[in-house]
Amino acid sequence: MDSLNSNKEKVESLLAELDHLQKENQALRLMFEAISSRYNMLHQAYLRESNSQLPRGCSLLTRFGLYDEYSNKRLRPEVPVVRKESQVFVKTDPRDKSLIVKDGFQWRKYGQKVTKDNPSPRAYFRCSMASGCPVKKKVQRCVEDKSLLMATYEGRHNHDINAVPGQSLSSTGSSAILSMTTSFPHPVLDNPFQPNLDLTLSGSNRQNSRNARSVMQDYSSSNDDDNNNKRTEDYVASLTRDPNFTVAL
DNA sequence: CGGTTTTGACCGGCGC
DNA sequence: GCGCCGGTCAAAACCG
Repeated sequence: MDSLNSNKEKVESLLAELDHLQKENQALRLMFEAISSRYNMLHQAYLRESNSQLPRGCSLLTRFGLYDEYSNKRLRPEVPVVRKESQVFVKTDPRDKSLIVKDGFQWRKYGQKVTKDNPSPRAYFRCSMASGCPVKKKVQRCVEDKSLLMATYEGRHNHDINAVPGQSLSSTGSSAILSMTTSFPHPVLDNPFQPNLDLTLSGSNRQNSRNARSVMQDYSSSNDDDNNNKRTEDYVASLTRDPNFTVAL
């Protein structure tokens, strides 16, 4: 009789564990689906934005400075085929209508336009931290997800970053970074936040700012172009492996 | 009062 | 040549 009760307890214990694992599996599956879905959405948005920045009539190969696909001729050297741009996605409150992305620099807004492919207005900013700084940025809400601000940076700062204390990469309403992409050909080195990128996170994730910053500095310490894409992937992977890092997908 | 934002006008590139 | 579109200019308004 004792052995019967013992076996019954074991079975109940195993059933409880099975139930727990099933719930965990379900939660993980839902999380994976959500992440996968959001990744696809962002990837498509990125591709659209990238293609929209290309001169019409140019294939993707022309981004690498090779040939014009229609004339089949080598492009003139003075044609700036490769643009030094980087893109940053910032999570924000969709009700917040401002197009402000705090990144440690001072910006002066010089224009705003409603573009054809996105009902949300696009704001144009110039860096005002130093006279003659050529860096510009465009900020627009992501068409698929209005809670995302998409900032496109162009050019290099001709001055050091003297970030205002407390200002980090964030929007006005929220401070969680959703995703960061950088453009061909120097995904890390051309990032305008370098060398003092501060990925300060909100709330309990604040401790990751040190981690993220040190990882980025480690990854940006080399000029090896061939490894930059891998470094970016490893960087993102290192963040997602960290149990304290919350990716707001 | 000086710096910033707003917003309509303007400009240049591109397709038809 | 014309129209469309994205990017920029610049005057007026706004703000600390």
